[in-house]
Amino acid sequence: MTTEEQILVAARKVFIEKGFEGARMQEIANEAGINKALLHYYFRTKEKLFEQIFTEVFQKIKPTFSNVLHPDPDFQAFIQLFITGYVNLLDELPFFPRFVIQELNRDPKRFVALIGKQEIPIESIRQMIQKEVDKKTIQPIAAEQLIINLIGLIVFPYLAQSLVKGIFFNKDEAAYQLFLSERKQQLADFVLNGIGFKKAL
Amino acid sequence: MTTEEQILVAARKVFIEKGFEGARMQEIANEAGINKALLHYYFRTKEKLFEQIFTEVFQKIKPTFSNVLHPDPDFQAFIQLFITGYVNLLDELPFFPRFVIQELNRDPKRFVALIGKQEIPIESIRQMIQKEVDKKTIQPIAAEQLIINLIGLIVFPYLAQSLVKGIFFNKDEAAYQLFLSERKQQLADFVLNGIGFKKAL
DNA sequence: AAATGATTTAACTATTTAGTTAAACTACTG
DNA sequence: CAGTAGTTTAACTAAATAGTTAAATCATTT
Repeated sequence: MTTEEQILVAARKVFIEKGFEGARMQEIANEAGINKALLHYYFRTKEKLFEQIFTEVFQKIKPTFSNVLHPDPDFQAFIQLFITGYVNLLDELPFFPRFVIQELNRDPKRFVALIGKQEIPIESIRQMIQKEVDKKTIQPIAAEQLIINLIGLIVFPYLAQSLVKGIFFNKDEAAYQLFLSERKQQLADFVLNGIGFKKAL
Repeated sequence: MTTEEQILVAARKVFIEKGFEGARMQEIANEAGINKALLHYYFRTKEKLFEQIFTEVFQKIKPTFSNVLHPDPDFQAFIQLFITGYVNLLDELPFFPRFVIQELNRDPKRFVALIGKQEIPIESIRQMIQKEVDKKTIQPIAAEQLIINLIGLIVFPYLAQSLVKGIFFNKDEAAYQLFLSERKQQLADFVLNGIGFKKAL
């Protein structure tokens, strides 16, 4: 691993744990096993380093997102793929939701401006839902509500990770992981039932 | 409103917006319409002031929480009351979820230790669920999964408030509020359907 | 009017932290 | 061997910020 990569890994870890404000350049340097001078030699400022982490993380999640939000003529498949796609991403980047909420909070305008560009194909999702409603395979629901339901259900255990782990599972990591994998299997059914999905005859 | 109250209101606002690290004593003083010297005259340190806000907020939500988590022989009523109770609380303290996640993130151990004392009556909730499963009025689900589903669904739109508002509703506050109130009406049905709830015959 | 507590002003200290600099050192490369 | 990029060391600057202090002012009460 090159020094630059070491720095990026370390920075990602620290920025995610502490947020931009709470992160210390010294701590990032320590975490990367180098000194502060070298850290500034590679990334001139904290801002620049953060910027890089930020765009890197979003580059990484972008394909999953557009993939997962892509309407599917098979509604059941859409829900299932949305959930598995998103959950698999979080297996790899479990810190992602926390990172988003933290940065969203710190500077909402900047964040929304940045993310707002990744358009959500809300209109085609609405049409997909409408088709199902017409076929009477689901009950009517606003596309926004459905998306928020999905994301909330998927993302919340990661946001509240330490709380869930601490309160429900007495800090037992294995038990928490089991909880997550059970969730992965149950969520699609929960959501499909939630909107009264019945396969067309 | 006394000066002390003005300070507390201001501090709450700033701490919630910026987190402990991001909050500035000067900003709190400005927000309260006083100067920094007087701020320190009332609350000696930033820590002490924060501590006060923190415990105040949790005193406020405590009764709702124990109320809402209290199992009910009528399962449907339990779900409905959980949701309405929690949502009504959030009407008043919409910042609460953000505050929790932020502080949880900053110092997980301290936070879990503090909150962990408010025991969740997980065993009696499990029994309540089991009774329904035996009656075949719902499908089996782990108590933890149900609680996380509920809280995730309720809380997420508040956590991602600016994102939801910005992306879905083009920053239109009224549209966002409408979205929230629609949610309030739909959530219980969504959850009850989600676990296949059917009234006993 | 005198006293007292609340508040302001403004200057100050101490500490933390981002960022800089220069000199020395290491390891590889031509 | 000389040069070069990467790295360390250590001391430094500049800025931000929590917290202090003393003197002056204002408002209320006795």
